[in-house]
Amino acid sequence: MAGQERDVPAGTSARGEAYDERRAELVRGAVEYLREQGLSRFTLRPLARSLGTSDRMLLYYFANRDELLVAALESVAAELLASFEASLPPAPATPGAVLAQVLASAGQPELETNLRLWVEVLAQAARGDVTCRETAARVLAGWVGWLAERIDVPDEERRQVAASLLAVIDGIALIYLAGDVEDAFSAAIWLAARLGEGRAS
Amino acid sequence: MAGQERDVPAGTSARGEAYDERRAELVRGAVEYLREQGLSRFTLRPLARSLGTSDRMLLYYFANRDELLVAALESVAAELLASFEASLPPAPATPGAVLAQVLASAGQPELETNLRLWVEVLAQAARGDVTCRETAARVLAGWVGWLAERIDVPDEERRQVAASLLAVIDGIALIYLAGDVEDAFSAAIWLAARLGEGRAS
DNA sequence: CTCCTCTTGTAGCGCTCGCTACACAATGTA
DNA sequence: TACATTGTGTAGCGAGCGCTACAAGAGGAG
Repeated sequence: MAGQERDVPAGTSARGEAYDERRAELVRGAVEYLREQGLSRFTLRPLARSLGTSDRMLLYYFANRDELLVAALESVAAELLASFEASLPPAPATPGAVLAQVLASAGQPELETNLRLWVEVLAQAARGDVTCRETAARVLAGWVGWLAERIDVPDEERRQVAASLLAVIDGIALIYLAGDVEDAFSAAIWLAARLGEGRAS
Repeated sequence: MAGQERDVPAGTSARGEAYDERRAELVRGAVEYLREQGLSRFTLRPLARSLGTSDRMLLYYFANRDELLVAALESVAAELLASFEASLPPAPATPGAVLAQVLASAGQPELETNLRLWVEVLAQAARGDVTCRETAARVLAGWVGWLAERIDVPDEERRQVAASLLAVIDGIALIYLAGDVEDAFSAAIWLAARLGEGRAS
């Protein structure tokens, strides 16, 4: 069966450095493809073609389509978390100010692409897809956690207000992507103002 | 080519009453299937099997899969609009009160199923799918219009506040479906309270 | 030089997809 | 009775899907 296993540095597989690098490179390409084409078009042959390789090779580096998809989604999740955190204000602020700060980072070219994919992941998560549910849960929890740290409200309200902010942000994003862009902007402005006034309760 | 056309009552096709009835019945079945299985599993053969017929017959009553899907989505859109309107308060109220009223109608067994499908439609709309974009635009516009009529705010703010409310509702729904249910509820409570206080600007 | 492992191409399997061709029974209608 | 329309089953096409079997080149190790 398996040849004798060599000692390998932690964090790498037992198949050598070049292998791991190639694998990571394929994941990066898969992420890009996933963002451009969406979840429903994430199929091996077109993906491989766009990466300059073959489905055969994808299945050489990944046990099956799902393993590749999971790796790509993990990477997307990390990226979503990072870009979200980067858009948060450095110091605690009112909910409205935090919202304004997050929305101010809109307009980045990559943001819309990421958001589209994110909505698709949420939709599949809502349908019960295990991979998407896990990704969604992890990212949403991370966002709520970060928001909770940055808002200037009493401790006992932190999570509640953070969840509210996240709902508002997601809702605006949804309307921006699928509905009237003007509505999304005006809602963002009104909500930021409304949530910035004074203190709750 | 075609045999001579008979006079037909307005609103029916040129193929007889039984034909129209059967067609409508199939659409109803397709809607149910669509809600249960989702957009991505809306394929002819399994759908036909669940309806006790064959793909051949579906394509007899509908020119192609898309025509059936469009008919089903139209029906779903009408239903979403109707159930949403039913959940609105009869007389104008503060944004928070309207939100509370809408959210109070949660818990209906059909609502969650409808919402799941709705998110899927929004995701595909965000991806550029024409059918879904049209459905989404129509439903979102209808919702904003109704909300605008029911909120007790100055006229010049109506649309802005209505769009904001819709964003909040959609965001809460999203977190409810794909994330932490507790978060969704607590966000709903906080936002309803927050948007109910006093008047904006 | 001879193996042996890693990498890659070719071909194809079994399946599902939307859709179509064709035959045929049933049901009016002339 | 003869014919036309309407509804339905059977079979299959071409394409795409995930995935696999198999052979063979490349390159290092003995």
